[in-house]
Amino acid sequence: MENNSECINALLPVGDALDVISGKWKLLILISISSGNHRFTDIERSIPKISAKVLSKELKELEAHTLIKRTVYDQSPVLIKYTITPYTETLYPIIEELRLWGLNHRKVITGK
Amino acid sequence: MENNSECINALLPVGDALDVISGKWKLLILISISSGNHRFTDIERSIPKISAKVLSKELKELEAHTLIKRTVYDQSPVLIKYTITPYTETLYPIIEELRLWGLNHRKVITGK
DNA sequence: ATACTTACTTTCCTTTAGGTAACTACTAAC
DNA sequence: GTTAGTAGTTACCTAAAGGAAAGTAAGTAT
Repeated sequence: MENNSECINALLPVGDALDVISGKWKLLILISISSGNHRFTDIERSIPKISAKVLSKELKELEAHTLIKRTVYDQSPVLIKYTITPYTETLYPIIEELRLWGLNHRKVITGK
Repeated sequence: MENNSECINALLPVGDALDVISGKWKLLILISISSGNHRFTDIERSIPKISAKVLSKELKELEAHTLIKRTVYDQSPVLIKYTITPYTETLYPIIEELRLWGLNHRKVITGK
C-alpha cells in the first residue's frame, strides 16, 4: 500500500466487506454456528452478553446475505436449526486472521 | 471449527480484535494513511462520505491504540502528519483478506 | 388446568454513531 | 483588511444499536 491507486483499490472492496460483516456480533455468531451451535438458545448461551433481540435481528441479516440458512423441522416442540452455507466458509480466512491478531493483541495490552 | 472448545478459542480473540477495529471507518482510515495520505484534509478527501467530526474522533481512538502516530511540524501554516506504526502493519493480513472477500462479494451480488 | 419449553417478539428506554453547519485559531497572500 | 488554507472543534439534532424485561404462540408433560 504505497500509492493512491492502491488506496482506492483497497478502500472500495474493504468498505464492501465491512458493510456486510462489520459490527460486534455477526462474526461471533458465525463462529458459534460453525462450532456446532445450531439452535437459537444454544447460540444465545454461547456468546456472552448477546441478547435475544439482537441475536434475532442479526440472524435475519445474515440469512438475507445467505451467510446462514434457517431450517424449520416440523416436530414438537418446533425445532429450528441455523446452519452455515458454502458462502460462510469464504469468511474463514478473515476470521482466522482476526483470531490471530486478537490473540497477539491481548498479549500486547496485558504486557505479554 | 467443529467443536465447542474451538468456539471459545475463537470467540474471545475475535471479540478482542473487533473491539479495536470494528466499525465502518477505522480500517478505511488506516488504508488511506498507509497509501500515502498523511494530512487531515487528505485523509478526509480520500474517504467518501466521512465527515471531519467522525474523522477527528476516529483518529484519536486509533492513536490511543498506537495504531497511528500524530506528529506536529512547527511550520506555518502548522503541518500535522498522521503516520502508521509498526503495529498498524500487523493488521495488513486482515485488511488483505477483507479486500479479497469484498472483491469477490461484489462479483457475487452483481451476478458476476 | 397449569406449568414448562422453544423460539422468538414487543415495549420501553439509554447509549452510541453520525450528519450538518457554523465556528475558531493561526498564518500567509493580495 | 479581506480572503484563503489548515486542522480541527462545537452545537444541535436524528438515526441506529443495544439492554432489560415481559410477553407470545404452539405444543408437551403432569
